[in-house]
Amino acid sequence: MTTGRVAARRAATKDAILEAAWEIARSEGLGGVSMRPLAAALGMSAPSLYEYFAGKDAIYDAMYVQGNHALRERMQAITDLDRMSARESLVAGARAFVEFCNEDRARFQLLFQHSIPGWHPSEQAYAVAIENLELSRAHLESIGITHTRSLDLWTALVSGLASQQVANDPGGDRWLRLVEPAVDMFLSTEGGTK
Amino acid sequence: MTTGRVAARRAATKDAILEAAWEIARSEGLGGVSMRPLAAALGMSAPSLYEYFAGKDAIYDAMYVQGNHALRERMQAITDLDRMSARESLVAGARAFVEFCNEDRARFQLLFQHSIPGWHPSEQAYAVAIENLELSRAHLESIGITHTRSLDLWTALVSGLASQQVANDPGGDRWLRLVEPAVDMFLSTEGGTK
DNA sequence: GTCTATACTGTGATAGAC
DNA sequence: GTCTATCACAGTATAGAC
Repeated sequence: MTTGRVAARRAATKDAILEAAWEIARSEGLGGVSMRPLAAALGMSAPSLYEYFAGKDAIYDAMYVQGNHALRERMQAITDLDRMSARESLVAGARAFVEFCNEDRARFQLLFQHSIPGWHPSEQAYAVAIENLELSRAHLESIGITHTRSLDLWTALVSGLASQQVANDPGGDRWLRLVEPAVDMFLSTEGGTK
Repeated sequence: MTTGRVAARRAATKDAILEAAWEIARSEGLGGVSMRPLAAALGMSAPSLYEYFAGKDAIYDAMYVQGNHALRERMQAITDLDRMSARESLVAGARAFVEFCNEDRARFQLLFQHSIPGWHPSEQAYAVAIENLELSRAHLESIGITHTRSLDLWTALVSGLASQQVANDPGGDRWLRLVEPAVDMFLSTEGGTK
């Protein structure tokens, strides 16, 4: 990697494009990102965007990676997990996840609902999402929950809370408040110890 | 309502359009429904579609209503609910729902993920969905679960199972098999009786 | 009433001049 | 690298034949 002045400038422009794309996605909807207005927001012409991204799908792909990186940072920020009880760490993790989803509907749709017709994350982009999933698997393992069935039930429960929250009370806390009861319910049958 | 021969023919054509639209949605994806190929599949020209539907959104709207009607019929078909225990009826209801979602990804996306950019169900169409929700609320009420919190937790749990199943193991049973454990988990803290 | 023909606008993407 | 011009396709509107 040379990372000279040219490459740095190029990376800065790519970041600016993605930032503008997020802004449009939040105000117009995820599917409302179109190349010409996106370019106009940056004072450039639409074809110039293709100098930085191979196409619209590549832009979604980069946004997908950014979103997953943001999620990882958020989840890692609450990792005083070692000093917490199993229940406390599950509550903290689930709450952080639901809050993350609830902050930005467009981001939630891109990351978890694959809401763009015909678009799928590339293999490398998807790998970042898998890493995140692996982190939460490791978290559950650390508190003694290792069975695939238990992990699947946990992901269903947490993703269900998040999707209901985002879809039916965006920005509110109607399902966010259910994180604690949900964790207690989950632990009551998983027999969580520690 | 006259419902003469003309009106009947008209209704039959509308049904044919919707059927063709479902077929395209299942093979090309929900967002892959476009007017010209849709018309071609029926041996007509694209503008002719506008004789039957105000536009593409109106077609999605009618599909949304059809999907919700299908869901209602499915859920009502298993309503020997009175003769079941609370646990049995919850298992039957949740299993029927997850199976329904798992049968047709395009239908699931249309009904529950609002996956079409810029499209929202009309008020009348949404009312049909609300009726379905009301049916399951009544079901839970009949077995003594009345609190909003409990209902919200139930919808999160069941919709989470369905979305994980559809997204990560479409057509399979990885999360479908978790319906029974999920119901037991739910009842263990709701203290379901009867 | 229902169709075909045509055209307008917006989309993602490309070619080639500078 | 960035532009203008352009293409193929989308949804949609209108005109008018039958």
